[in-house]
Amino acid sequence: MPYSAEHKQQTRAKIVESARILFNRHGFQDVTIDMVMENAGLTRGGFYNHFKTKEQLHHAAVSSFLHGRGAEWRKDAGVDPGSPGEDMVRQMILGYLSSEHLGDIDGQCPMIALPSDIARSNPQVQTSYSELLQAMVGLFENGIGKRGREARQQALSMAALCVGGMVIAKSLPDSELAEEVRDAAQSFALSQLAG
Amino acid sequence: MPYSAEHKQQTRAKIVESARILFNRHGFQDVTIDMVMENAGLTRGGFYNHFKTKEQLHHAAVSSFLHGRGAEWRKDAGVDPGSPGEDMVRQMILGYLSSEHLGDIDGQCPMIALPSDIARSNPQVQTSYSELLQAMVGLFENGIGKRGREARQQALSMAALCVGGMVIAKSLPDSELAEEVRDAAQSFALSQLAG
DNA sequence: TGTACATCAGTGAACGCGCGTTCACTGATGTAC
DNA sequence: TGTACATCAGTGAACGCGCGTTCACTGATGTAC
Repeated sequence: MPYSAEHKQQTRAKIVESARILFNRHGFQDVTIDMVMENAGLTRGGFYNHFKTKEQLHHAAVSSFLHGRGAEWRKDAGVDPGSPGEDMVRQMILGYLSSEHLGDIDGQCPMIALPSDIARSNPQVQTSYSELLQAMVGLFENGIGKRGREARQQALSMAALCVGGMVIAKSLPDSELAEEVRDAAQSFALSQLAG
Repeated sequence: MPYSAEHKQQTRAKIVESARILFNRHGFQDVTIDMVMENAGLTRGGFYNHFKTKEQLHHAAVSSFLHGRGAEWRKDAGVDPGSPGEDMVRQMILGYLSSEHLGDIDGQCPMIALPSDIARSNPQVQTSYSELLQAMVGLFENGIGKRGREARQQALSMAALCVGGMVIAKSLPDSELAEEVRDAAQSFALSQLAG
């Protein structure tokens, strides 16, 4: 048993993280296997020891965000799912719709960085997207000072506001307008909490 | 002067419309010049009599929506910019966040169909996106029963809600959840008007 | 403890296909006479 | 009114490059003795 199983897993993780970042930067299609492997400190051919296809890597990369970079992100933003309440929701909105998150291409949430790539991808990738969204909605739903159907609706709308504000801001060539959209969405979302 | 100038322009328009639809269906990168030309009833080579590059076609396609398919869409939805007021905003929200719009791949707003394609495209394409957004925000801003800074903020947030709700819904593999998101965003947006 | 061996992660050259773009041409059209 | 001509929109074959994937190989590592 040459090379420990752990060694292989670590290499795989390096490839996935390299891919996640590059996909965020350039989109799924513009990133080549070469780029991913070189960025991970490896060479082209080895890729297929870890993945069957490029699509499978897409899945792994999106999927890795929730418990990887995303968890880190939540920690930095001061989002603690253990203590439900409006403060957590406030932290989430402040962080997600922040200027920093907008500028942090490499660390950005895939829902913002890769919306149409994912919409046109296979069901596996979309399932990862789905999990990401549901995690976000779940946090909102628990933290909002309401229960039942109303809380659910507001939580889903907050998610739409967060993702929408950022997706729009990312596509605007005029950074002043982009900031205006982001800021408006943020203020509006926060204003819905105070009540 | 063989062929009237009008003839050439009509051909060009056919190419652009063919491209707009195909981009909506498959995304910018997965659509080939061959597909566009064949779909327009022409052959590959002629493309370069009308456009310098594929990117230029992308610009033309996105740009065409606002006064083309988009104008038609607004008419169908009963949105009349001539008569400002909350009714117009209501129509806009009802139409944009409708189940029909979500299912109408070919006629969909590019802000929903091509978010990351546009975010990674050139400034020309992004400018078209910007105009589209500003048209939408303008309608909201005028129609909302408020003025000044507050109206502006709400209008931008409504746009984020509309685009976000639809972008998310499009990427979900579970159409039940997709409809739930779309519906929640719609109800929420509408509930902000009644006041 | 040291050595031969088997395994398989990693290498890098090569393959094959697809697509954006170019180019020499063709033939439909409007104009000049 | 009819005919020769010039223009240029449209054709389709060909080019060239890039990238996903395959494949024969190499060499680092853990194990058996």
